[in-house]
This record gives sequence, C-alpha cells and structure tokens, in this order.
Amino acid sequence: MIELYLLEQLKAFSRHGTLSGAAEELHISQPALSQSMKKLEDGLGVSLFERSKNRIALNENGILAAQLGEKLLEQSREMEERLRLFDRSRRTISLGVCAPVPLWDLSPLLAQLYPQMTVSTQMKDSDEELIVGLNRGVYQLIATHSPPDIDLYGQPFRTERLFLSVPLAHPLANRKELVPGDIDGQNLLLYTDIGFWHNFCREKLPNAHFLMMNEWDAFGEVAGTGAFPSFITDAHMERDGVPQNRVVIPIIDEQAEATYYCVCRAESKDKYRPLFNRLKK
Amino acid sequence: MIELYLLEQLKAFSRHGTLSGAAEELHISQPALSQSMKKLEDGLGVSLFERSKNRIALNENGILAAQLGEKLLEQSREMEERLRLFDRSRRTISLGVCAPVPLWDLSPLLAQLYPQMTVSTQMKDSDEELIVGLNRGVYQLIATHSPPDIDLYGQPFRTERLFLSVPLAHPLANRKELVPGDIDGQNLLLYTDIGFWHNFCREKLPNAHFLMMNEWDAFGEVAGTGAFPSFITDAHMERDGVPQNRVVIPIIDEQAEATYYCVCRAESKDKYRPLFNRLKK
DNA sequence: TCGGATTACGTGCACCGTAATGATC
DNA sequence: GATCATTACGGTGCACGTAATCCGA
Repeated sequence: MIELYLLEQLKAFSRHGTLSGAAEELHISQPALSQSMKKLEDGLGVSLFERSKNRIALNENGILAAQLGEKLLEQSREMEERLRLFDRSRRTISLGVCAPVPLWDLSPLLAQLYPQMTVSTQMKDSDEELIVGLNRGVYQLIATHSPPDIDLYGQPFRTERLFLSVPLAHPLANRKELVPGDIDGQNLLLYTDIGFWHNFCREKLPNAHFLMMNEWDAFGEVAGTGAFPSFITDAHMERDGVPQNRVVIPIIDEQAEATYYCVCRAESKDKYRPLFNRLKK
Repeated sequence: MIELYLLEQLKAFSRHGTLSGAAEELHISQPALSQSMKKLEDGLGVSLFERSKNRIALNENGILAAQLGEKLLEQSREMEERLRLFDRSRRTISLGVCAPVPLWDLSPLLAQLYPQMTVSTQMKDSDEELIVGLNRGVYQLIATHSPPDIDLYGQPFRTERLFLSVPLAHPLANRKELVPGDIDGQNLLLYTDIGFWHNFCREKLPNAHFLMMNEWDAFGEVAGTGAFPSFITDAHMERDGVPQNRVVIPIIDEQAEATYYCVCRAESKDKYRPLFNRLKK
C-alpha cells in the first residue's frame, strides 16, 4: 500500500522540478527525497522519472501520478475536514434566534440540560432564514416569532411587548400609548443586535433616524440618561427593572408584540424533549 | 497528515468489532493495533471509540471515519490501478485483428520496429468491434478486412482467398471451382480461431456441420489426412506449401476473398509511419 | 477462568541526515 | 566551481512485539 506522505513529496517535486528544491520545501534532505521517490516507484511498480546523470524529471507516468496523487491528497484532506466538522456538530448545539430575548431562556436551559454540549448561537432577522438553516442542519434548534410549519416541531415559550422609553421632558412623555406613526420621523436610539425587530423599524418607521449602538452597556447608559427616546420591552424591564427618570409608553401595533417559539426538526423532538418540558413551565 | 495504513487498520476493526480479531487479520499484535487506533484519533483530533474497561467500539465519529476511510482506500487502490494500467499501455501495443493471417505480417514487423514495446493481440469476428475498440483506446492498431473510415488512417497490405481442401476420393474432388451452395450441408472440419471467416460460415453455409478444433497442430493433422473437407487459403499455402493428397478448389464468392487493412487513429499516423512504410512493400 | 483492552518496555527497521562521489553546466 | 543527483553509512524515531495488568462475562 502506498502512503500519502510519498504523494505529498511527489507533489512537491512536481512543483519544483528538482529534488533539491522540493527537499528544501519539505524540510528534508535531498538524499532522503531521492530515496522516497525510489520507494514510491518501487511501491507502485511503475517508473515515474526520466533520470540522466544529474538530472531527474517526471515521465508520462510521473505526470499522471502527480495529478492523481494530488487528487487523492485533496480527498484525504476533505475527509479529515468532514470528520472534524461532524465531531464538532456532535458536541455543539447550534441555536438560531430571531431576537436576543429568547436566548435568556434557552441559553441557561441548554447549558443545564446538556452540560457536555457547547452552545453556539446566531441571530437572524428573518424566520425564513432560520427555518432554512434548521432544515439544512445548520441549526439544531431555532427560536422564531412565528409558529412552526407542520413538518417541524415546536412550542411557544415567551412573549415580548415593545414600549418606547422617553425622557420626562420629552414631548411624548404625557402620552398613554403610541402608534408607530407617532414615532416615525423622530431621532431614536437603537441597539444593533435586535434580530427581527429591525423589520418593525424598517416597515413601520421608514422615516425615523436611528442612532445605532453595538455595545450593550454603552447603549444602556445612554438609553437610561440621554435625551433620545429608545425602545424597551417588558422582558427587559422584568429582568433589569423599570428605568428611572423615564416614561415608558406601550406601542400599539400588531408587530409590537411577539410570541417566541422554540423549534426543532420533527425527528429531533425526542432528543430535545427535556428542553421542551422545561419550557412549558 | 493521516496515513493510509491506519485507515486500513480502522477498516479491519470496523469489520470485526474487536481489536483482537482485527489484529489477527492484520497479522499484528493487539497492543500494536490499540496504539494505532489511539494514534489515528490523535492525528484526526477526534475521538473515534467508546471505551469501557475491556470493551471498545466505534462511536458515531468512528462509524463515519470507517466509511470515509474505506472510500479513500478504494480511491487509492483505483489510483494505483490506473497508474499501472497507464504504464502498461505506454509500453504495449494492443493489436486487434479480424483474422489470424494479418498477424503473420504485423507481429514480426511490430516486434522489429518497436523492440521495447510488447505486443498484445486480440481477435474479433467483426470489424465494427475493432473500430470501436480503436476509438476507445482499447487498441492502438487494428487489422480489418474493410477500408477505414475517413476519420481513421490505414492502408491495405495483404489479400487472402478461400479454397476448399478435399481428399482425392471426395465427391467434389473433380470440381474446378465451387460456390457456397456446393458446400452447404456437408460435414466440414473447421479451426476455431478464424476471426471474421466465421461470418462467411454463418451466412453462406447455414446448413453445414462443423467439426470445430481449437488446437492448430491437431487441426493441421486431421485436415491433411482425414476424410473431411476443410478450408484453406492461398496465404496458408504460400507459407506451408500445398497439402499432399488433397484437391484444393477455389471458392467463388465475393466474401471468399478478403483484403486486409492496417488501421490506426488519425492522430497516431506519425507514430506508426515506419510500420506503414514497411507494409507498402 | 478466559477473552479482551490497556500499560509498560524493549527492539528492529525504515526513514532521515551527513558525508562523499559523480556528472553536467 | 556551482548545482544537482546518487551512493554509502550511521543514527533515531516509531511501529510493532512481548510481557504484565486489569476488567468483565
């Protein structure tokens, strides 16, 4: 049986055209490479080189061998790659979410229920992307804000409702409720990683001016103290409390309220049964 | 880089399910195999086995690795096979002929003109088969009894004419010439390896009874002394002389005379130029 | 107790390096 | 003389073997 390191050496020679050049690249001595190539010819039972006294070159066999060898090496690399990827996928749960809040429930639960697995998460704006990813195996679990198709399995586990947080002195501060039209055109402070809520902003507030912030802490600080209105949700207030010195006004719109569903492929239902049971509570 | 012998060992283990069984098949010791499998896991950076104290089995990774490994080994074998075949084809001229007689000219000429090549010959009943083989690279040269298509290159180099050889006492012995109808229905001695002449027998002598002989010497003996008529050709008589105590009668039929053409692919024309030149004489 | 896996340790070979030689420019 | 390949020879790592140990049926 011919071994791959010999093919790697042949490949190097094929690139350089000289044993010395190839040997240098391979970090082995020239005589060692010379012997290896003999060994390769011997193992294959086929001559691969035209040898003159101090010159060596591939013959037709050698050219073909170098091509086929390179292909084989490529396939071997692919195989290793696939194995490592498969292994990684076996020990990680890839979680796709449509917004940050579902993570608050799912992350700790997954860590607790599957302690030997690592959880990797990705946020997408659209449920469609998440569903495609789930079906393709990119995700094992997804959190959407729409009920799952019948060929998937899932259940609702949380709702989130959108409010506007404005400074006390803000013109809207005395309102009891708002519709998107009240906000459109304003300057608004916005955290970048909000998943599908971006769609709400794009569709319902096409004329608003957003000040995007991608650091959560900094955003929290500015949102709590600055002069700009910002969005906040019931979920956030449950966790972090109601902001001081701000007026929090509910937004009345069908898209201002979301129900989150945890979804997996139908065949994985049993595997994630513990998770779904816990989410029911 | 992972080496193939490790995959071979993994494959053996995958078949047996135990290290001891696989080690036996591989003619190595059990500890050696145990270490090899560790080395494989280490090289791949992936666990392949579920180990309990005195039991070891493939895990999901291992199952996949065994599958992929087997595929890779298969590809490596294919590569070796292809190389050896290619090498063989480089140093052999495959010659397809439609009858034995063309070999008398071509074999010695090829041996003389291409002394470093070995010549392998194959006989076929139909020119079509030969031409397909030529186009597919199965043959480098063919001898047909019909002129070559325009996309091929070839030239005529010999004719052969069919006679019937009958004992002196045979009812046909006084005839000056024969047509197939005179012979059909008779018992005839026939050598098996006659190439396209079989077609003549099938088409023109559908009711004849053939006594097939596949050994040339034995055939020659029986044909020269026995009571049965047999075919003979001018080429044979030129080489071996006219048979004693027999009457040799020409057969009158368009298919009873053949002109042989030596044919190669158009792009090989120059390569076989020396051969064609010699055949012209 | 037997079959099977691992650990520990020794060994031989194969691969590689160094040195020397030969050959061509 | 410089470059490049081969031959010769010596060293070392590694794949394998043997022996010992542990474990479970």
